[in-house]
Amino acid sequence: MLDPRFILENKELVKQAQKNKGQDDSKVDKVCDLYNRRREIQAKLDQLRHDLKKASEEFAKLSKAGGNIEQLKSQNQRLRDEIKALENEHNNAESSLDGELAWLTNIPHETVPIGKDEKDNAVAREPIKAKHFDFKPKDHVELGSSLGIIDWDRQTKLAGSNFLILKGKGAALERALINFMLDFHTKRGYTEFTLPHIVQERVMFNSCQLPKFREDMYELTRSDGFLIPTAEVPLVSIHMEEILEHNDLPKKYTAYTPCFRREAGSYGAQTKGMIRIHQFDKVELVKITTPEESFKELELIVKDAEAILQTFSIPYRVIVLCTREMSFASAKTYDIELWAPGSDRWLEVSSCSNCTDFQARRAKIRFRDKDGKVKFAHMLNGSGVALPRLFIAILENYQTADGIVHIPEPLWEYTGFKTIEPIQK
RNA sequence: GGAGAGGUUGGUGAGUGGUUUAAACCGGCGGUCUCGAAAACCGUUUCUCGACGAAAGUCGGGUCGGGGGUUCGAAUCCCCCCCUCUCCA
Repeated sequence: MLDPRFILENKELVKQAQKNKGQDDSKVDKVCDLYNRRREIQAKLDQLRHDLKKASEEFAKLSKAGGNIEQLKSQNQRLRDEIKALENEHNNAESSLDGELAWLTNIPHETVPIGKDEKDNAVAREPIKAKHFDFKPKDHVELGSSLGIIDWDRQTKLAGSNFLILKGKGAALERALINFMLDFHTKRGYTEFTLPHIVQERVMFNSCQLPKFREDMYELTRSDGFLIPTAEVPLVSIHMEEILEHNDLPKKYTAYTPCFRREAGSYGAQTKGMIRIHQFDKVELVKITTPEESFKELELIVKDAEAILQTFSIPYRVIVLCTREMSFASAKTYDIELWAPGSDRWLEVSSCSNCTDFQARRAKIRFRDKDGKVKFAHMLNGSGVALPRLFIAILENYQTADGIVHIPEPLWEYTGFKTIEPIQK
């Protein structure tokens, strides 16, 4: 959520930001009108309430002194009715204002390239280059079958299309990766959480999945709530409605959760495989920090996610997303893409965003600065990292010509095995 | 699911319709004293919206779990909802 006062004072800048992020900029004028209207009503309302307050005190004195209270009473009744009518108007103006504000996207940082699609993204760096294979590397679909670790045939029986069943060493590898990453991040100063996988509507709103992306969420029908599309959602709202102390910042949180996404409208894009599925595992990183530190912390959170790929020597690159590719709440986003040689494509495994005060304003997460002033905190999130694609990268990058996949050494103590061999036919 | 008790400011906790301000204590912050500290004493300390102001600030409104209602006037009375605790199934 943007600050309406800021919008009023920077109308053109906010409009340009909406356009750059591919949003409707006509809402900016609406917000300004509603905000002005609300303030106007409030000025009147404050005055009337003040009058009634004074008159009621007068009433108490007069009544005690045994004076004639009838005239004052009816005068106060009129005042009260007027106040109630005005309160109604005020509430209407305010909820319209909030309604419109919820559809305005965050303002991109000045270092973000302005652009329409992924062609306008910028490659920031490519620290680990793809290695050369002496044979034609298989993709993960083929490897999953030949190694007997992914059950492509039975998955639709349980939940329909685009779900995943891992088995044997595949399931164990998934579990090992989760544990490895959680240990990895907690050693680097993150605090681990386990979290509800169902959250209330307000929590979805805080991290900005709502109102815009309701269609992408699994919404419960027998109770209120949504399945989380990422651990970011509950992590962002942990400190909802709290005022933190500046010397407790930054807060660095990590959590593993499954992520549930309907992926509405993306059917057919990629049916076979585990690149886009409705439920996947992810280890997430969230930071709460100050406005002064947040862009520095963004660079650090990217480094934390990158460190995972470096540990496994997986080829990857870091991308700066252009304005329209960024998520709704983000002011600046880096994507990390790893190279999958068998699939012959880059795959996004992490998206690291500085959401500045955009989510904090919705969730009312604030902090007290050195001078005792209460300010909105800055929130960051990043995947550290998403599992199916890391799983793919390990299979495809660590395969040998004889069809064996070698487990990267740092994982050995987590998997308890060093290779996955093809099943006998 | 049922019965009861609760939810007040950073914490504890008083406050059953009206004295201009929601006590008091603890904690925090600032000060006096001190070489320094402790103790003591004095002051200060919810959050928020608006007006004016460059700012510090000044003035006004709201805020006692949330939302409605009654009343000239509500932390206090009534209704709905949420949450916590105890007991029962």
